[in-house]
Amino acid sequence: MSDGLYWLMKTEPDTFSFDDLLSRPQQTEGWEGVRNYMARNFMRDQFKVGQLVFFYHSRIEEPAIVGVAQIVKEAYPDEAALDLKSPYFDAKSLAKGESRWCMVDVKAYGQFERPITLKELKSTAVKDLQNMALIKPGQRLSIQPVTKKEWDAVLKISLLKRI
DNA sequence: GCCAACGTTGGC
DNA sequence: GCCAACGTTGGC
Repeated sequence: MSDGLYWLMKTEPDTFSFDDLLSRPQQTEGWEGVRNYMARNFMRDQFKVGQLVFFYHSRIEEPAIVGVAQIVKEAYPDEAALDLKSPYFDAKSLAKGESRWCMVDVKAYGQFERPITLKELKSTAVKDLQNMALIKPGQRLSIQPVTKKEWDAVLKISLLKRI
């Protein structure tokens, strides 16, 4: 399906927003808390340094792609799973003595001149975006592959300003 | 805040 | 290893 070059990652901006990423040292942050096997497997098996990722805000009034991040560190164990105080604590990982989840580091790469809303992506769906996972009902996967065609189509909607 | 979709859990 | 119950996601 995917050419494995581009991705989309969802986040709730209340938890971690693109602005949060911009405020981090080196504008880089570890993407912890992924607790879904399919999403984990994408990260573990297919994420490579240098790949670009759409940064998508969900669970807000206007869900939207707001920017682009770049993978700067490939998958490593997400130790938050072993931390009782973490919201991402996972009893099964603790029982096993090692985290069954992994994370990657991402760095801010670019911000769109304006957010590209889900509504807009759906309305442009007549063309290259009609098969994009994001716009399909019931699609909840927090990490999704994006094809080059889809990537290029999204980049035409709003100007990506390099950071 | 509702609720449909769908992933995970656990009894059998 | 089936599948009902349960929990979470995320658009609306």
